[in-house]
Amino acid sequence: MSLRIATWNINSIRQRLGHLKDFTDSHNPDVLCLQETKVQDSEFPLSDIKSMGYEEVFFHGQKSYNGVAILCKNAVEKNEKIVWCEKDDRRHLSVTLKNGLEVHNFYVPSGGPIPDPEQNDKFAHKLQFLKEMAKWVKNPDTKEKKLILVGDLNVAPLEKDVWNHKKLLKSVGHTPLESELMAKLRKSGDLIDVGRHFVPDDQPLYSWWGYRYKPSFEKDYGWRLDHILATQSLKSALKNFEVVRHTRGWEKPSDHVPNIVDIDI
DNA sequence: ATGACTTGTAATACAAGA
Repeated sequence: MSLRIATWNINSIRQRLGHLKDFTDSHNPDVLCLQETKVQDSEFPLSDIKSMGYEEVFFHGQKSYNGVAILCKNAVEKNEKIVWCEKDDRRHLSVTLKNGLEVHNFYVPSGGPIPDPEQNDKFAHKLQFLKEMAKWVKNPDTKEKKLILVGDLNVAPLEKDVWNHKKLLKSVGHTPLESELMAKLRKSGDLIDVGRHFVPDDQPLYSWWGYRYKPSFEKDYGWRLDHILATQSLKSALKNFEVVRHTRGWEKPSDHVPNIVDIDI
C-alpha cells in the first residue's frame, strides 16, 4: 500500500486556504505537514481543512508566528508534542499512524540575520535546536522505528542546495556550521536524506525562493530549506519524491513549495 | 545589495522571515 507524505511551509494557513485546496486536490497527500501556520489554535480554520478531506487534523499554533499542523486522511494511533530549547514556541508535532509509522513535523528557527551565536540570540537558538534534534534522534529506539522527519529545517546543507554556494557561505542557512549540524543530525539517526536519495548531489534542488528580490523564482535563486529524512528501515519502501515547484508561480504564493515522498508500506 | 516583499498585529509602523 502506498502512502503519500508531504511537507509545506505555507506562510499563514489562513492566507493560503485556496492554495491548500488546489494542492490537496491535485496531489492528494495522505499526511500533510504544515509549518508557519501563524494562527492560534482557537482561530484554526478546522472546518475548511476537514472539507478538503482531512478528518484527523492536529495543530499547535500561537498568535502571529510559527505554528505547525498535521493533516491526516485517516485516523492515527497517537499524536505528540515535544518542547525544544525549553521554549513553548510551537515548532513541532508528530503523529504515529496505525501502521506504526511515526511522522515528525518541524519548524526550525530561521536564525536571524547574523551567523554568530554571540551577537545573535536567534542564531544561538537555531544551533541549539538542531543539536537537540540530533540528540533526540540518537535514541537507540529510533533505529527500531519506521520514522520520517520532515519540515522547514531552515538549512540548505549542500553546495547544490543553494543557487550560489560561494556567495552564500556567510549567509544564515548555508554556513558551514549549520551544514555540519545537519550532517550530524542525519548521522546521529542514520537518516536518509530523501531528496538527495532521488536527486543526485550535483544537481540543484530548491524548495524556497525569497520574496524580497522579485525575480528570485524566474532566475531560480533558490534554497533547499525543506527536508524529508527517513530511517534506514524505510529505505526500500521509498518509491518517489517530488518538489512541487510550480506552486511558487501561483498568485500570492508561499515562499516555500511542497515536498512529497511516496512510501510503500 | 537577497536591496526592492509578505505576513500578522495593531495603528500606519513594527517584528519576523532567511
